[in-house]
Amino acid sequence: MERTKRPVQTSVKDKQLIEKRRGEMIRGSVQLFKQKGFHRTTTREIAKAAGFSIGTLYEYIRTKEDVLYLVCDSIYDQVKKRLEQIDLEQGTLESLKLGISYYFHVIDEMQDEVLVMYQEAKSLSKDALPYVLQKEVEMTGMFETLIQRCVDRGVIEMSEAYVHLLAQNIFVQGQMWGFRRWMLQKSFTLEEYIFLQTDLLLEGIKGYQKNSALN
Amino acid sequence: MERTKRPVQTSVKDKQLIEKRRGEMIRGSVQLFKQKGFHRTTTREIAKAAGFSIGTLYEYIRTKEDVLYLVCDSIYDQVKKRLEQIDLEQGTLESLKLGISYYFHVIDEMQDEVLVMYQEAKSLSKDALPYVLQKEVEMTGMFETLIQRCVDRGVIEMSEAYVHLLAQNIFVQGQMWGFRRWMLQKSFTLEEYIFLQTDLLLEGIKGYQKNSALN
Amino acid sequence: MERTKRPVQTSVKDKQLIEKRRGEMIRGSVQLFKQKGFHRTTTREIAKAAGFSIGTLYEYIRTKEDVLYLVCDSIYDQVKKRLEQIDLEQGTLESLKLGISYYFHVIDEMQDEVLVMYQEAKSLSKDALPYVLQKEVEMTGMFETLIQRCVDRGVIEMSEAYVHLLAQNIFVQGQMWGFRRWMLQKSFTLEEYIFLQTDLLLEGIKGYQKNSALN
Amino acid sequence: MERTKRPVQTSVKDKQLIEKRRGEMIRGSVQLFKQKGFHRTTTREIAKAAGFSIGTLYEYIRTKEDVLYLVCDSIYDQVKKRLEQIDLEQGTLESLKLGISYYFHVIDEMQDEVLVMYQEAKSLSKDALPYVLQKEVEMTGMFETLIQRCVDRGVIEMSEAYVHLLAQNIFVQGQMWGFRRWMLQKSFTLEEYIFLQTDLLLEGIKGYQKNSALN
DNA sequence: GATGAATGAGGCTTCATTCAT
DNA sequence: GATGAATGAAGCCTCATTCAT
Repeated sequence: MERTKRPVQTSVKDKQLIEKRRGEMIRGSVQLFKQKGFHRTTTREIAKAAGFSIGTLYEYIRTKEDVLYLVCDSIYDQVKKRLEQIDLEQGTLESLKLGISYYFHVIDEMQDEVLVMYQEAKSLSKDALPYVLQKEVEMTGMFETLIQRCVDRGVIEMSEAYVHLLAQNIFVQGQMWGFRRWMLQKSFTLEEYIFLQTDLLLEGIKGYQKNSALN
Repeated sequence: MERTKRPVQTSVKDKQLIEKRRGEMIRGSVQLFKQKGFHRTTTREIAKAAGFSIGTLYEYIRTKEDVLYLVCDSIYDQVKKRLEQIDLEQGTLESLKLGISYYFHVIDEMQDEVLVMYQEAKSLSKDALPYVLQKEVEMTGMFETLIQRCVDRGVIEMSEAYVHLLAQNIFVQGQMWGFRRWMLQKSFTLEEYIFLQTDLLLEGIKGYQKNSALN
Repeated sequence: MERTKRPVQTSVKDKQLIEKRRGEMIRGSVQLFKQKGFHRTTTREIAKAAGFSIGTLYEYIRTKEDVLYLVCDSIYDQVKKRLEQIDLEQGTLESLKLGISYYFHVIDEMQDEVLVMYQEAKSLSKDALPYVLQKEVEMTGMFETLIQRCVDRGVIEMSEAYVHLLAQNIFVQGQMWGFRRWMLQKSFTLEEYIFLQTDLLLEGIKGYQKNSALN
Repeated sequence: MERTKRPVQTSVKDKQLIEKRRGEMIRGSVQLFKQKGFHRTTTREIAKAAGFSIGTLYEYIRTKEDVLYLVCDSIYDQVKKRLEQIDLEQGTLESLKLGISYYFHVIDEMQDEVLVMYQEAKSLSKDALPYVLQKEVEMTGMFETLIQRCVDRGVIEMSEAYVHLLAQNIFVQGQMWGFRRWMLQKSFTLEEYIFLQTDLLLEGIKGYQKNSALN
């Protein structure tokens, strides 16, 4: 599952060094991409922000696009790693609520990164895109599991299609907080947003459940 | 309200000609932006796709970014114009459902355009961005009105904050259909998607309403 | 026969202008290549020597290698055009001598160009090389005809293989005068060189002829 | 005579090691230069082909051009060493024929090396070029001796100028076999080529000799 | 002596924009 | 109004060379 890494060519051999340098590179790039977007950022700026020369930059990547891939991949990884803290298996409404709340907090904390990822990922080549989309599938899969366990334990009753769609809705509503901040964050605090969205989500679930109980 | 047009400088005087040429330009550009994105599309390609020379292109715009603005603006206008078909004022659940359904259909038909708009609008300069964001505000405003009328007529009971959030949710779920098509359109037909989302939305509303009725 | 031109992409449409600009380009490039070789010459230098900007240069070619191809092709053409002055059909020893002498004079006059051609042609891509080699085939073909006519008219008697080889020898001895000038031109004047080489060549022919007459 | 070596700076002291490493370097480089030419070959590739690191490469040379010099020098040496097998002093037509034949065989066996040498030597700096040209002088000198001895012994009669030119012709006809292989080796086997060229050469000589005998 | 990571000058090419016709 | 040739700043990337380990 975690095997999905697209290799990025290096001429440096020391694995640890690669990890370190790429970390520096990614950190710098996120800041730049946030400010000016991928296309308006030059490789020279990336190198400078990373703290090394243009030559060194190219020891660790092959093309500028590799940087974008590395950045997106890294952000996905960070988000995913944090989401792995969620206890997906408990199968209670409480754990579902907690999971959603935790996810929204993560998005809030990583707002800049998430924004970059969603605005720039589409610039990835046909070659690299599948790798990051795969990560999205995995993440929405987590929400599906989270909900499905509630179904499994009889806490809620819901068809697979609804579970799938709900997971997507949760996922997108998280992102929404990040990329529509200019609109949402004027109206709501994070906690308000979480409270309201969770409420709507769960009422939707409960309503659905009641209806189907009638049949 | 409709006054929100940012003027784009021209050296041509004939208003009708301007309209015609810009139409050709926008049509061609949408295709190109869809395929390669704004940054990877050259002004030469735009001119060619529009059917005139690079020199002529620059008679109708001042910078490449003007094209992007014109494209985004035009798409927003088309979407908005179509949404204006919706009867916002009726204030029945049925009209709310119809409105949502109609919106989702519009998005589905204009998928490519919507995609372009959302992927490229962020490349607009600080100068032009407000003009298109304003359009978004207006559109979500329409959904707010649509819901609010139901509240006004007593069909549903809901605080302003919820109305605001619901409007945003509807708006984003529409877009979702377009920009997450690679995931959603594998699992659902448009009608299924509309049915399920509407159901969840309205159950959320009803659940909410019931709860607050208890207070 | 003369159809063997590899097209070089242009974004300029005016055929005459292309011809003119490419002429300027080639003239400047020959000077540069002569001095520093193709690889050590920069595109900026080429543009400057041609008398226009780097941008303009790239309106008339697609890659730096195109310049090399154009240069080689042009030189071959010039040499060939001059060789076409030779009366190939007469079939007398005198005309053979005249032809050789004329060829050596052409080489002498175009020494720099010929040098460039022979030193740099090998840098042409697999794509372009055949086009210039074809020209060589055509040129040696001319010498073959020149000799063959003498055979046809009974002036000399010689098998095809010898005719072929002789043509090659003449061709290479011409080039020799250009690319071994550091050695030859210290020992001989052009006229001396022509006289001696022609003498050796014809004696070889006569000797050959006599021998075979004995059989 | 053999003193003509241009020193190439080293930071390594051990003479034997230098010899060994340079051997590895030259062997690898010939392959690379043959395939891609000197300019398109990188120092990294050279180091890799030689079997050591880029750092080590630079312990044995000072600049990339040193490699080219070393390669050319080495090839010339090999060719010359083999030519030294020829008995120059015998002064018979038979020995002349044998010498020519032997030389052509050497060229044939070392085709790749010879090609590299002739195509890349021109990239040597003004500094290094004389050293390799000197080698050429020495080699043509060998052919001069070979012929001159025949003159000395009265086997043939010929002025110095002719001897000089003949030597050059032989030398160039050898090279011709290598660098015009695309044309010659389609028409002739090596033995045919040797036979025909020798024949033409000797008939030229005999013809010349007869003529002058008449005077 | 050997290694290979780091450097940055400099090369090739693109492309938004202008302007003479 | 339309055209398209001209411009050159600026971008991406390579690679010979150095130097700390």
